[in-house]
Amino acid sequence: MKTKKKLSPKQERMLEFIRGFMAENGLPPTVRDIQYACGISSTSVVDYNLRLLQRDGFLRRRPDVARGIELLDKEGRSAGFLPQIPVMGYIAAGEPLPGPSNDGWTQEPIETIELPRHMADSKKNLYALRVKGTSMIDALIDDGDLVLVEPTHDVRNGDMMVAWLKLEQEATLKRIYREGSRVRLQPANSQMEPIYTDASNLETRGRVVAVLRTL
Amino acid sequence: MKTKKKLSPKQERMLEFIRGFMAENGLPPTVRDIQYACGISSTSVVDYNLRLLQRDGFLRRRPDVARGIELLDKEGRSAGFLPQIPVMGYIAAGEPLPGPSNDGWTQEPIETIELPRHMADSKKNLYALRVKGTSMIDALIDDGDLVLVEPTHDVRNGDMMVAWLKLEQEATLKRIYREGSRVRLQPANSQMEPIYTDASNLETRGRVVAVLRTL
DNA sequence: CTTGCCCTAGAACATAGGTTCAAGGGTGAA
DNA sequence: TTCACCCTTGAACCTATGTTCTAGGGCAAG
Repeated sequence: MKTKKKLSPKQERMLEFIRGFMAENGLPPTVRDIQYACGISSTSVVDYNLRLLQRDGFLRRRPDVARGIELLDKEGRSAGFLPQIPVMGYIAAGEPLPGPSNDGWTQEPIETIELPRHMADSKKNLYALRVKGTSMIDALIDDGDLVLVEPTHDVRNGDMMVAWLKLEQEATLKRIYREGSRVRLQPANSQMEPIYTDASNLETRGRVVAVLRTL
Repeated sequence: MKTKKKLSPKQERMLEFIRGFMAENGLPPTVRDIQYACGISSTSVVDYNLRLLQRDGFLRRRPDVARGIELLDKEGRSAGFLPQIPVMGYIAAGEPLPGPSNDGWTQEPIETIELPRHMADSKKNLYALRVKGTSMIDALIDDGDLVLVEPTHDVRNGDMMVAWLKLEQEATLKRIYREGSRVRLQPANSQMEPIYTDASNLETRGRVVAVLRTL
């Protein structure tokens, strides 16, 4: 996961400038932007080096499109704009979850966040919930945290999930372990006791894939 | 924090397309991209509506620059590319912290991540550390979590900080409370006991501003 | 009806910006 | 020296793309 190839100082500088330009201006630079910023004498030199950078996998260029530079990360994925993730509501044990009904969402997002690319997989239809109260603290999740949920019923043993307990009519975040006909809902903190319930009492609302906390 | 103004269906559609285009392609669309995608008959109609959208604060346009559309969020800030945050190393109690020496960093980042805008403040010179081991679990921080650190010595009571204990030669993440000449380092979990140490034994390495966990 | 306003049409215009070309300098291998 | 290869120059070229113009339709108020 180190540098793929040694770059010339000029190429280093160009990459650095492109990154900065995009972060600052919200769009890729033109060939001439790069030229002036890096003190290069001719657009053809910029073109030449962009060609090399593309050959070595640092970026991709769309032919004939203005500002058609796309930076690639070490894995070769695009490092551009990020998907917008809707925060669909709150989750808190003991309260009804203003969340996914059986057939889908009934509410509008209360806010929208961007997501780090290493967390997001734009294929999956992720959404987020904001945790209300400290009742999930045994799962290392605090009041105000944002949990990222992948809406799926395919939850494996040990996954952190959004569990809906039908009888209790409450939602909670726990790790799940199936044990025959019953289910063990295990807090992340080993000092806390697990909850046992019948499998039929459990409805899987999704799998937690990430937690974001702003202090 | 609701919609600023009612938009025509066409304008809704345009905004939606622009968002999607940027997320998918990593750069803003051209006027004609919008035209074709939204089934609009003329570029001048697109221009007309872009003008209105700009007037109402949904976006900004750079005159005469190709793809010079910049989307704005509800607070009027740019919603473009995100700053790259370096992950400078690991933090784990009991091991030396491969982190900030007194005069700066000695190491290269081990990786780089993007950050959700609501967490990032590009003015601050944030960096990240990856937590090794479960020894911070009492602070709601798990093995593998990423902590975002603002390098500052200005830490207020109650802040979560990167604390360097000189005598013990170890780094830890705790909430800090100054109590006269000594300092109380309080785990986030109230069931755990705090650590007390002399103020002179403590070196402030920075303030934790966020925690990211991928499951 | 007439006026005014908002919006749509289609085309033309102007230039920002990607691409290409012919030529030349530097340097190391043969 | 000569060849080969890498990089630089400066200019020209072409088209992708923002902008502008003229005209007109729909519709509500007066």
